Amino acid sequence: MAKAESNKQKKKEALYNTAFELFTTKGIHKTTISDIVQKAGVAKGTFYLYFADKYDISNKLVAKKTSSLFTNAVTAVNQTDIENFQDKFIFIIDHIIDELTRNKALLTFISKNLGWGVFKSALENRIITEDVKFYDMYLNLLEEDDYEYEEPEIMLFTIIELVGSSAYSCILSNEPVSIEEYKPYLYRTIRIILESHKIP
Amino acid sequence: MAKAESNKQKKKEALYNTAFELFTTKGIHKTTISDIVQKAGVAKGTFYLYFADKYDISNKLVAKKTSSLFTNAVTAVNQTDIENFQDKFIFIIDHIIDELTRNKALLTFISKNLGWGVFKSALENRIITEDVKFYDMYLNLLEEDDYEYEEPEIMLFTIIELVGSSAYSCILSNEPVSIEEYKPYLYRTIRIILESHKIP
Amino acid sequence: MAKAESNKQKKKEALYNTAFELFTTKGIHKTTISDIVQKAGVAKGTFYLYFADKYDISNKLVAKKTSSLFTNAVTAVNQTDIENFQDKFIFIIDHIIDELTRNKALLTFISKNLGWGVFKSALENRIITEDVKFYDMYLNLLEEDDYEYEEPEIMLFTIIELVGSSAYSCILSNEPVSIEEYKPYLYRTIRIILESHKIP
Amino acid sequence: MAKAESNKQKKKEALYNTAFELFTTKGIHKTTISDIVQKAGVAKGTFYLYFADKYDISNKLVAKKTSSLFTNAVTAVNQTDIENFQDKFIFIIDHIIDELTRNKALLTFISKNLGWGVFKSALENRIITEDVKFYDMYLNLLEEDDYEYEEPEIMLFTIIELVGSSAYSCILSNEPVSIEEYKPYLYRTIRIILESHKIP
DNA sequence: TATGAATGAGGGTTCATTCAT
DNA sequence: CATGAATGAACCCTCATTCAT
Repeated sequence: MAKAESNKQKKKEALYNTAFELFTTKGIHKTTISDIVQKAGVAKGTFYLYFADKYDISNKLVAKKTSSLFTNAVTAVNQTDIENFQDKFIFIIDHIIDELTRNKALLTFISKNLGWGVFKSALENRIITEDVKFYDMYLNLLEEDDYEYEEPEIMLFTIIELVGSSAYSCILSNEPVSIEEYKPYLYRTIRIILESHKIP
Repeated sequence: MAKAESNKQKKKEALYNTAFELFTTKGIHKTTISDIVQKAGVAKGTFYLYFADKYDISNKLVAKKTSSLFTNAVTAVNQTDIENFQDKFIFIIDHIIDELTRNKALLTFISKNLGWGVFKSALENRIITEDVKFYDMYLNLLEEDDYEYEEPEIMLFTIIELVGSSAYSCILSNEPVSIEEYKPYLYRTIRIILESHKIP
Repeated sequence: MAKAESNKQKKKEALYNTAFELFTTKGIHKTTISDIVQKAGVAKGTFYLYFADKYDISNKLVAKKTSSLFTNAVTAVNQTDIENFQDKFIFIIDHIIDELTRNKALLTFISKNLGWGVFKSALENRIITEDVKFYDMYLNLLEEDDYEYEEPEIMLFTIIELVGSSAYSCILSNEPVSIEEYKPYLYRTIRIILESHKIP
Repeated sequence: MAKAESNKQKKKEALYNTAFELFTTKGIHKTTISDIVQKAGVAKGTFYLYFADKYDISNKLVAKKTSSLFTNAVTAVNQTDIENFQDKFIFIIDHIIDELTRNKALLTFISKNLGWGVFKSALENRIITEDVKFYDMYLNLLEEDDYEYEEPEIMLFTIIELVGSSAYSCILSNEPVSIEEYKPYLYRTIRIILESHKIP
């Protein structure tokens, strides 16, 4: 029956939300399953109906959150009339950085997971039910551009690692400068990296 | 008495070594204090004579290991007759990457701690008893160069974050390519970042 | 409606069969009700429609299995033309031992329950719907014999305990010898016990 | 230091005694580790200092108790001036039965473990620090006798299984008769079993 | 009848920390 | 200084049982 099914989803969602909140405030290791279920208002056993353990729900959360981060950015860029490849690319990066700046808990949580590993799996698997394949989209954008680029994967890797790592520091600790102050340098660096991969 | 003192140091050193070995093999959270003291051959109580808890010894280990990583690189570059700033800079990066490639456990351990936070404290405090101040040295090198650079701190930050993050992925998982394959691209990118900060 | 009734019986039978299989493979204490219902393909609640708990179904299974063990043996002896009391008695014992040898899981399950307690209740109640009363049959056989025996109950008790206990060890662990090797000694011992109870 | 050592043994002994008491009153499965440590007056962790789990302490208890059961019987027979093999044998059986009759909890606990498995290991290993090897002693007694016996191991096995199994029923449930009533029949049966193994 | 999601008490186990020796 | 037995709070996880559908 639909009622039971929706109730089921409601509990699962409550567990997701509570776990995310606790993981981002207390940290994963200091968060206990008892904490989660108590705050979510369900019984302990219910947790184990849906998740194997604390790390299971954590991994699923990272996947969910990262997926929507990228999906939102792509959706946004498609609603603009930006034509140029480099501009689109910078727009997506900027969109993600802004979302992480507004949502520091999210940044802390997926933190350095926003590295190549997660990105790679995001571009190969359709996370959850999202249907955007980022890497495909990235390659399409490249092809549409007037220029050719050598080693597109290495180029993307270099930029993703640079952005992920530096944004973490600037957003969370304003070190060495705030993210707003850093952005001009970051985007300039990204552009010259892109340029350096152009095949003349 | 010197003998007692050395015996004391021996136990402390045994704890450091064992903790490092266990942290890098089992991970910090799965390593217990019982594990450490048992493998180190000292009593449980002895651990608490030297360290407050597991995280205390872990932090001290990160500082120790990171410090010698940089010290070794600087010592090595000073034994060469490289004159040029950019070449010295690349040499230091290369030296650190090679050491981390040989010692993957060390890389895993200090892993993403090799970000700006640790680096910053390394350039402001003399870690342990090491007397090289990296940032001072970096500024000196810059001044000796024929060119002037805008925002030296942001420039350094950008490069350190890029190197730390990408080396982690290439060395530990060969993704997207091995570190040896990646080096040419990495060093080319570093050079253009340096160039882009040059004041004409 | 007959169909509903048979469906009901089918579920109950599925629970019996699955429980027996799990009890004999994993042991009673490591078998959970979840295990049983899952493997039987019925819902958790359904279990409680037919049985009070795990021990209820276990007891009913022991009774069922023991009952058919004896019933089969008696049916078999009646199909032979053995006339003599002692020979009939040995035949029944032998038949039971052979069935337990072929079906070690059954032996493990009813194991030492095949002692006087279960036997006694088997001879006083008609287990389930079986209509053979073993003790009555035993007494009838005795009366038909040419000799009289003192204390028939103690005699039967002694033999049942000896057989149950020694067969368990020989069949399941071949200790101190296999059941086939032990049989000659066992049957010789049974015969002299019978002889020793004869009233001259 | 001796003080700490004796304190250690005191806690271990308290755990043994409490566990035995609870196992024999509530049964093993209904006894929890919490029950044991609470009644023994030690902390939960202390239990795990000495035993792996509930079944570990249970097995060690069975071994301890069974060992002293046999040791006591042998000690007692050696203090008599009984010469004859069969009489010594019956005396030992009788001594054990009497001890189990006085200590029904012990009988329940080691219950059907008093079968060949335990007995066999008792005759091959010196349980704990007891130095009587029952099987050796049994063989010695046999040799001292005026007669020779075929298959001494099977003979012993037959008797041990018969005694263990029937005594359990008679002592604990007086079924089919009390142990005192049963003894004459039991000992008569034992004697004819012994006789039947004599080589003429 | 039949279901199976939800429950939550309570089990086993771990381990950082203490302190008498 | 060094020890390591003892502690016990706190954790994870199980699973028999219920009850709304």
